[in-house]
Amino acid sequence: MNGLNDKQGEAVQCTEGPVLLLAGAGSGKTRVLTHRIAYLIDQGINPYHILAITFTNKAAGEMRDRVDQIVSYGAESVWVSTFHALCVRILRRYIDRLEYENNFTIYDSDDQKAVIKTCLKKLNMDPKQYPERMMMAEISKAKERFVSPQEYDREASGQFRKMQVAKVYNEYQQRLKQNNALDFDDLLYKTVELFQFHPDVLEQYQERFQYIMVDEYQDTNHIQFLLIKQLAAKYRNLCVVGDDDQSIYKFRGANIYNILNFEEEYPEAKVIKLEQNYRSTANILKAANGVIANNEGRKEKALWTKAEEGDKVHFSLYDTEYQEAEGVVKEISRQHKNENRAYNYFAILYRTNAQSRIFEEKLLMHNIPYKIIGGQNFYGRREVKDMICYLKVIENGMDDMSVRRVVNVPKRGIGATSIDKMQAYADTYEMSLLDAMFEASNVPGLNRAAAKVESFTNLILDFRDMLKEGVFLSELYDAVLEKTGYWDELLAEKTDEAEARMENLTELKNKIVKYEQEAEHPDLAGLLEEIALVAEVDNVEESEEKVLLMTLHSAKGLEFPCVFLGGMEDRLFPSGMALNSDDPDAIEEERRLCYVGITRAREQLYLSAARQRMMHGRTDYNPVSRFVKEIPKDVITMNGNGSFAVRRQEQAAHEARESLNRKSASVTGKPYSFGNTGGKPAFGKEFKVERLQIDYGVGDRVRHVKFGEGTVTELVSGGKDYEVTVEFDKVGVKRMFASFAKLKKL
DNA sequence: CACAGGTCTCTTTTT
DNA sequence: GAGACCTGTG
Repeated sequence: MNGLNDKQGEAVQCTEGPVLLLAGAGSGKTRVLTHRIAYLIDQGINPYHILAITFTNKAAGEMRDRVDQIVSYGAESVWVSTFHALCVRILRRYIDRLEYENNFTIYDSDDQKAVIKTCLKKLNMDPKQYPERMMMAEISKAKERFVSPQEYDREASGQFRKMQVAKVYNEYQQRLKQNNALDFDDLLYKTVELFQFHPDVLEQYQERFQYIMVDEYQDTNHIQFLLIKQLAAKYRNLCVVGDDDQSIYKFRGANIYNILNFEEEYPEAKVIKLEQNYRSTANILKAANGVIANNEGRKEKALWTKAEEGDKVHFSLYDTEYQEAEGVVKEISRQHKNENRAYNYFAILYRTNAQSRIFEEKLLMHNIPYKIIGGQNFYGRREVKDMICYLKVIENGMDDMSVRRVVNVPKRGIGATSIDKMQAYADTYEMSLLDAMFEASNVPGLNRAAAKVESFTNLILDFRDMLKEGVFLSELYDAVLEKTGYWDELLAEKTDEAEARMENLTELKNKIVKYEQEAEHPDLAGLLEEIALVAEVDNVEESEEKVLLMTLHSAKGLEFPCVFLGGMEDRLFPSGMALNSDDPDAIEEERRLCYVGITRAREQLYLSAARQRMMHGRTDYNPVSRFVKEIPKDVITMNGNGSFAVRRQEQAAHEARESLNRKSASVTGKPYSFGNTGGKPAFGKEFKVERLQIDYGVGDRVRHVKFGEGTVTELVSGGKDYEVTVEFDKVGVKRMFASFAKLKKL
């Protein structure tokens, strides 16, 4: 049916009862899942009863689009989402049953760390002895096992260190609750808890989700397993899709036994294997199979393809990481010029985010457009975080953590001493820090600071009023930037760094506007949610002609015609941690990661390594990765001294010159400036400013990607952009910015 | 109270 | 190489 192979067809039609779909890399599992959804609807199942859980928002979006394409009616009521987004949606509705407020805030790992820090302080524990990182990891692991602070304490009995962790875990959880905040793990934990203690709520969702599909099942952890188990318990129509060879999130608690033992949990399960690869050339697949064959304890499967051999896999060993990056960028440039490859034909993958910098530097020098995914998270940047915390405070006044962060940013003369006094007051009267600030004049010992505090609280009140009056979120954001003086302060600085920060703030505004355009019911909570849950990889537009750079982990689920895999050295990949570990599975997980990397490539695969590399401020000399040696000799070409292509001398001369340039460039510090390339580092900024041109006017018929067709009713020029009002046939009147709406004239 | 400059440590992957 | 923390100065 529909061009599916036998196995795929079987998987599609096997709709009742539990199904385990073992789908090798590139075997068309997304295709199967979407067709399965279509088939279910075709069989008369109400789309409202279908739930599909994916690993990333991007995967969710893609599935949504594909389902929309093949299903004529009702596709939109299929619930396609990530685990976390699903939980947020459930909790927004019912978390009051667990005595949280429904407008809870989601804490990211920075916030978590700050909370842990205060906990340690309160408990008089030495952060040197109990590092925050370790505490976070322990607490996270406990939550992944669905172990409460009390249970953890019981488990710990007698073990001093664990008992200390238990204390912190307990304190941490109380603080989160006080702040009306949930961390990432809580989203799952609290949902499972909700279902456990409120069977009526669970039943409602069991009735709703009569058909459940879970993608990337090999990367689910125990609590996700529990959640699925709860939801599927009544109808048992559960289809999980995964590949044990692609399990790469053990560090995050992923439990490979979820997939290996699926048949024990669901004895009536039907198991279907998809082993035909439709993605890669035969040589690439051979390389991948050769590597993964070195792992023990995997479900036996043999990925095969009808595709032709294709090019051999290239491997090049360079002297330094700079030469490596230069070699990679040169090859991209050569193919772009000589073979007419668009830049989005290529992806550069690596084990650690730190490796991206040198590639970025070289791409800038060659004026090649690129986009880096992840790394120093955009939302983790100081200025961006500051603005988001303002928004969080506006939304949830119980969020002390965010209040503390912004109360003196920009400087208002409210220092640590004043905050401590107000905190003490808040503790005494059992109120939030912000509420204490509203009563600043009553707080003993504040004196002159009280007036300053009042000016801060007045700002927050003003912002809340604006929100009540129904302003656009982007307008609120502008107001925050302006009224807090944040923007003016940066403006006055007139440094490159301040300018870079302002650009990031503008970028944040763009994201807010975009959210407002695309969300069905945009509101502040929804915006903050999206910021917390949507990873950068989710926003990758295939159509953008840019070289993509990302970690191997981020690349999971994606594919590219040509993949460069850098840093193929022992201690980097596999990581030093894995090599030192006494757990033999650590290396196997790295190997699976390598397998994932190789299988991202459709046509060409370039591996590279450097003899010498600066790591953590030190020059390391590491041997070529063992994984390279595991690739069958007949599918790989080895090149001992740099340069994938031919012109070696020419390149060496060039590199000598550039190494000089680099020295002068690197001392200038963060905001690189390489002449007039027009490129900017980080976050994949646009390389050209697009002139906004619109070819429609009032009265014209237009089409929007999401809202469908409609008529333009108003067009207001606002600076560089236009504000367009469109009356859509299906979704009614929407106001939007022309630059984001991308309306097509009909 | 704010800021600059020094010293220290820990290096992986992320929803 | 980056971030956290401390200390001295204005």
